[in-house]
Amino acid sequence: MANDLKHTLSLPKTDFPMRGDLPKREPVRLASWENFSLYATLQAKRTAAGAPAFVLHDGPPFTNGDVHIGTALNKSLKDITLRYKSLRGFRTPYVPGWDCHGLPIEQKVAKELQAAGLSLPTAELRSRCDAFAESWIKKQTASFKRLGVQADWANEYKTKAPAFEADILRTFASFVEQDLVYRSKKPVYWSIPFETALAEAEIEYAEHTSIAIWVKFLVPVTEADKFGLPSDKPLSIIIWTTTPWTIPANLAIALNPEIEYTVADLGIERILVSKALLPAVLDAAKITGDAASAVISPSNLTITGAKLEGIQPRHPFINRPSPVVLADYVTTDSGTGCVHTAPGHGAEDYLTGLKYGMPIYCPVGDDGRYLDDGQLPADLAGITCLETVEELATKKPSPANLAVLKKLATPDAATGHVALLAKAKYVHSYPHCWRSKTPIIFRAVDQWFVSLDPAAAGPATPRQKALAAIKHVTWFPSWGQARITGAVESRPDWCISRQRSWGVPIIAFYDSNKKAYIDASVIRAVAAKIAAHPHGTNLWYELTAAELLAGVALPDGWPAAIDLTNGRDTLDVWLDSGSSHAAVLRNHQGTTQWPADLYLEGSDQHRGWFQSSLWTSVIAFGSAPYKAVLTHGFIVGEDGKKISKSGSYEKPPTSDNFINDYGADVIRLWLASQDFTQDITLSKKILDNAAEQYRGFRNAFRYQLSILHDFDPSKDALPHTKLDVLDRWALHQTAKLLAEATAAYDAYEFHRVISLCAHFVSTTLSAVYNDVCKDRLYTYAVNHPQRRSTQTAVHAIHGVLVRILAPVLTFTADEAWCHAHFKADLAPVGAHTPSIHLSDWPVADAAWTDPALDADFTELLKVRAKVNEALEPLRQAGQLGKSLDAAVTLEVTGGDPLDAALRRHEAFLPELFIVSHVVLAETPASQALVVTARPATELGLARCPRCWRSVPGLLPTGHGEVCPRCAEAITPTP
RNA sequence: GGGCUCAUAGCUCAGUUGGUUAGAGCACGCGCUUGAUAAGCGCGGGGUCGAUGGUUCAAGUCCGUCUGGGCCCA
Repeated sequence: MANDLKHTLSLPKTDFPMRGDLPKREPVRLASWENFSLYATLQAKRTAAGAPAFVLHDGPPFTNGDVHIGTALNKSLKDITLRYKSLRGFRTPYVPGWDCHGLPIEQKVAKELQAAGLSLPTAELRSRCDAFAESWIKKQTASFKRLGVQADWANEYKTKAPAFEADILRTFASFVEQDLVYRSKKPVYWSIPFETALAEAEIEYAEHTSIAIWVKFLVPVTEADKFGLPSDKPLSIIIWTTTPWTIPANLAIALNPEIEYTVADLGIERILVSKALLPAVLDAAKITGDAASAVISPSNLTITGAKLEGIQPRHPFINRPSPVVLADYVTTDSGTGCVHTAPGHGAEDYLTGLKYGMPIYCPVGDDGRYLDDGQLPADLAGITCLETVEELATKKPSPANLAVLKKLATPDAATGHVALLAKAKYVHSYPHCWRSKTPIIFRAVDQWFVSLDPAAAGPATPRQKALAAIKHVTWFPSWGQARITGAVESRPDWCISRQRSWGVPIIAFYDSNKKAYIDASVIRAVAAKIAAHPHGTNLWYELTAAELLAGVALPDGWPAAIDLTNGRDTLDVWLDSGSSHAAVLRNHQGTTQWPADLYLEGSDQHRGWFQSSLWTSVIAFGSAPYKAVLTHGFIVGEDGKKISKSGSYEKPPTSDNFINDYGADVIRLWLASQDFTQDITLSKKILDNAAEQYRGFRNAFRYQLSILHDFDPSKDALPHTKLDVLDRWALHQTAKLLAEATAAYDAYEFHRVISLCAHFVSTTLSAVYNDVCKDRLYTYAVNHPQRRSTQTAVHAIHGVLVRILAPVLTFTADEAWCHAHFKADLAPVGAHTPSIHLSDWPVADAAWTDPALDADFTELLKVRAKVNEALEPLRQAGQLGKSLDAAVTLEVTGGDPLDAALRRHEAFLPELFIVSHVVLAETPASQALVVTARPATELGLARCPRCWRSVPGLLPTGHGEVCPRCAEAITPTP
């Protein structure tokens, strides 16, 4: 009987599965999209409509490994942005890019070759790097596609493509043209056995036994007098170093301006060191006991470093001064507080050297031997700084160290003065070459620089232009502007040369005297040859200068091509990716255009790609290559700390691993629901939470689809004026959601979109609207106007909600779309709009917005909450199950807005509260609303077995006794 | 050490120009339902708003200091 009645109801029905089973089913949808060329179809549709373009220019990921979850974050945000813009009606060409050159790849390949015992010519090493990069491009492409990234994969850009390489060179040529490129020395890590520069990554730190020395730099009497220092005995400033071989290159002594220095009397001479370090220095010099306490007097002089700037002590064995300079990095942690400074042999020394206009002096050749440069003592020339593996094993110092020690320890022929105050063994961690295992040396070599503040610049220097351009860009979040401004203001001239093989060669030629020749028109001519040849820049390594320059007009003053050789330096890879706007956007690759509407990368790119792109664009084209820049934070672990590469996770944190566990839509939902301007926390709990939220959205779609199973909008929809009050309220809420979600999307606040939708689904729909509507949807006759009213609203609400979420839940929204439009999991062949991603952003009918109605509902829902509260004790006491079994009395006072709202909607109240009976009783006293509830049976009402409402009387029908409303519903209409 | 930045319930987020007992969703606990059922509904517990000083009649909100994190430099 009951079962019989159940068949007379219109219960929800759908094939849309409750569980997503995403890891399995998403790939099927992906294949379907590829089958009907979703990307191309979408672009064609927008182009045909004359849509304005929104160009997001892709920052190229590095092609040396699996897609990390952080990269997935970046690509997801790009995809969400583009899918939103596309739904909004923009044409959204998206050309994905790949950053192919660079040290990590070269190093990986070199290690493989070394393991295999191979040593290949540069051109062949480069071919292997090319193949290596290509293999990762294939793998990463598959991962990105699986993530749901929609892109013009056929038109992707690769920085290693010949045409792209040529554009990098043209960017470089524009620097040369504007006379910004100059040559200067800069210290690099240098491997003596391999005669090559090393990168940080090619350094291995190992324990090393060095010789620490304390060296006297004599202060001439005139200098001592000038600075108010005692001059009646010889006075020396004492430096400390663990690399004696760099003493010949000493050009200065650095003091901290704020540290206090003192002069100590050693009897026949005096020394000047940091006050704090004096005991340690005396200890090293083995001045102990009475002698040590005596030395402090008589001078006991204290002076800050700042006051000693400019004093000119003498180099211990070369006839030149070694002036005192100031530097903040000088500390009293070790040494003497007076730092031996050789600008050609240290990074900090180099910067100090630049600041004080010193030469970047490096009297050591490629082979690690002292040069005979006319400045060094002649007997040092030819001595090597190298410590061989054998010498390391026996802890024997290098020949250069021994030679310098000997010089320092030898008394001056005339005065008998000995420069060496003390020496000691010093064991510490020191960088070694990863291949030869020998200690590296820091050594200045010739580099190419781009001047950012050329004196001869016309109206504005590159730096001024860059700073001006920054102001015309919109930065999300806004502090991005301060950050890049700071980075641009403070960066030194751009060193663009690298002593590497896997990169774009610097088109410079050298004569037999190593004189460099560089020229913009020559670079452009060579670039043209490179662009036209399938080997690209490999030509540089395959052909001689004469072959490369055949047919190229050489500038005046150049030697004949036959007398030139190709340079071996490559360009900084930041120039590669920094030229992408020129290579891709300016060439309209994939129908893009310059400048980009948006760059979207991690916040580290303020000093990386955003900046390199800005410099190249400002120099070559006069303005920024982007109209707006959006940055996101980084993924951190559960403890809020940086996620380590090896990590404590069971699996490596790759995009694929997470997608295989959760599905792309869950991962996308997780990423979208976080405020990405900050760090994004990754933990199993958070992902599980996202999966739970996903189920919420999925179920909302499913329920909507299930109650629309017998609804054909073209036939069954009602005009807005005929809609039920509850449905109109739901549409008002939907209009509000749409407006707020749109604003959030426009501000790139995706987490707000998700939060709004989650609240809408759980609170507006599930807890109120859907619950209330069940009665009419299930029990009314199929064509009952009120049922059709609700279906009309649900249909509209679904259309809005599913499209708001489509940019994030790419797969699931499309799945819902197919079920809504084709009652199938996938679109049939030839369908008009086979994917939600080909549809348009929803529009709320102006009539949906009804503030007066909303105000009423705000009151009614407050009462509803009170009714639920009143029902709860009955339920806990076992007197009540479902709320429909209850009758409710509301005692209200006349006159207030709440009362008015209740009276206006009196007939609707039982339905809204999902109870069987509501009595509005007026109380004279002015007091808060009182709600009392009791079982409907106490009022003598009878429960209808079909709709479960309790009513005054039941009617007999062919299905037994039911309430009058149900009787009507199940009676066939004549 | 410097630049930029962050810190609100177990988790993700709201908290408008400082103004009543700091909110939501999820998770959790207790019930209900079995006509959305690996679903749905109701009720409930849970925060000294990182710490600490200050400005103010009033501070999660403004200012200083500290602690802990992130990115980039050194």
